[in-house]
Amino acid sequence: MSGSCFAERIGDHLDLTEVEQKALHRLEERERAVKRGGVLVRENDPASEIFILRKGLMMSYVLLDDGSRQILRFLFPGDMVGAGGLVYHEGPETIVALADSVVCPFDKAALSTLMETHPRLGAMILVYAQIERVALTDRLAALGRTSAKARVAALLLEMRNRFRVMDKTIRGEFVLGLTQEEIGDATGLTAVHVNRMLRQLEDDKLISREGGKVRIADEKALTRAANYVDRYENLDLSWLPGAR
Amino acid sequence: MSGSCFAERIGDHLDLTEVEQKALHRLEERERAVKRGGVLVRENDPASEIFILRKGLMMSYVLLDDGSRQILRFLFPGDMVGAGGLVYHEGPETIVALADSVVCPFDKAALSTLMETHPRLGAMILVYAQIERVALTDRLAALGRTSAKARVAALLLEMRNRFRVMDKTIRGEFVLGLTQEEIGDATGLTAVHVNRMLRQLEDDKLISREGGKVRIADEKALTRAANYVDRYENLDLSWLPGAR
DNA sequence: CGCATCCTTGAGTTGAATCAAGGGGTGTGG
DNA sequence: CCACACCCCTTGATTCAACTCAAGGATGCG
Repeated sequence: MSGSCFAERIGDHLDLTEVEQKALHRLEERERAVKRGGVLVRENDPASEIFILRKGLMMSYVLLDDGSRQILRFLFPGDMVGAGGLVYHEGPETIVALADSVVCPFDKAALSTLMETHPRLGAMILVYAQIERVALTDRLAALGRTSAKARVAALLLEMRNRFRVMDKTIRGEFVLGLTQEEIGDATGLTAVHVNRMLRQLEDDKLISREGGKVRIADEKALTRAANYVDRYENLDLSWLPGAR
Repeated sequence: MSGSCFAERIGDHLDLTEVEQKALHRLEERERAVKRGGVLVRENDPASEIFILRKGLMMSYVLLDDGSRQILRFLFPGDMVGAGGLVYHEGPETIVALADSVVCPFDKAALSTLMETHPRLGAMILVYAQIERVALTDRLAALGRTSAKARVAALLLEMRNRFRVMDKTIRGEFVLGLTQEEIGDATGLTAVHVNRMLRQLEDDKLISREGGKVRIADEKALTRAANYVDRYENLDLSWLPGAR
């Protein structure tokens, strides 16, 4: 087992030196368990820590005045969690566990030190921030300009792809692990309408469902319906500084 | 006149050393003019350069299959432009000038060097990436969960605040400089409906309009209607590494 | 077994889109 | 210097995608 989840993630793209590995390991010295449903950071609470998600599944969301919820992002092992809090005194979003999870907390100063001593790792953190930014713009375009069906289709594809990073054996079929209400809050729809869209996708033979499992039956057609691009692919990292 | 627009922006938060100023100046050695309507980067074209916007106003957007457009962001002097292209071979979004503009292009390697030699500046670039990320999540929540009126109100407030960073004299009244179609493409609405929402805001005495100028008549009420937070305020930068 | 949570489907409503028509300003070429 | 074209704004009428409300059904848990 590797010392660092984040190192493993970065390692997909880069050959890390031993010193770098050790530096990343230091970010994950401490561990904290979060039970399913547990809150890691609450919106508008002081945010002095950042986390690496080591195990489990989490999500971040904001609540609006009228009580409605917008899910911003689902978080997978190796993701940096709560980075929004990096630049503010209070966390801009709530982070909760969707499954029993383990996170590694570290404080802002540790990140600062890392960037000072390992510019290449600092650059990689910037890279991930950009990937997430672009993924967010994709979702923005989806909410602003695409149909309910397309948004649900895109969510299914994204979740499948992100699960697959951890478990290479996943192909068409996977456990989504979200309620239809959660899908709705992520896609800007109501739970009822999500249900209808799933049914439509099923009737159109793009997916099939049974017992909590979703199977992507016609990936080409689904991708076309979804307008989906995997932003974790085809990176250009040729410009990164050398290792230190 | 300062040597660097970006340095000026950062200087609002930080006392830059002379070496740092010089390093930032180097990013803006070259200049390129872009006429109103001119395209700086086209989606899916090779993206080897990044830019600092020095003068003018630009926007970034994506086009969907059905020809509809989602405006992702408006860009103001001092903003880093095209950073999405940093991590991909092709630009993920199109960038065009809304007014005659001047940008300073530099390549990815220059950013890499900057991060290596000036970790604090690298950290500031990460800070701005995070600010934009959080601002994007605000807009995501707006598109997913708020009414047309709230979205238009939020856009007006955001544009006013960002113009004000450059021109401190701006208070309630300012030139928006966007067509209603552009407002619609930014907020996920049609131009027709944007028009109706502007009229409503006017009828409700939250704003007034004449001759291309918008006046925010009741800022409190507009902010309440918009659910808007200025993400460029109240930063926590206490954790930044020391200058080099 | 009983309660809670989630899923499903139907019926009716509504916020925003679409379709349509006209008005005002501006730039340009005859 | 006028006339035409173009672009943008405005408003009304109609349509439609997604929401709300409502009622059951399935599943799982204490």
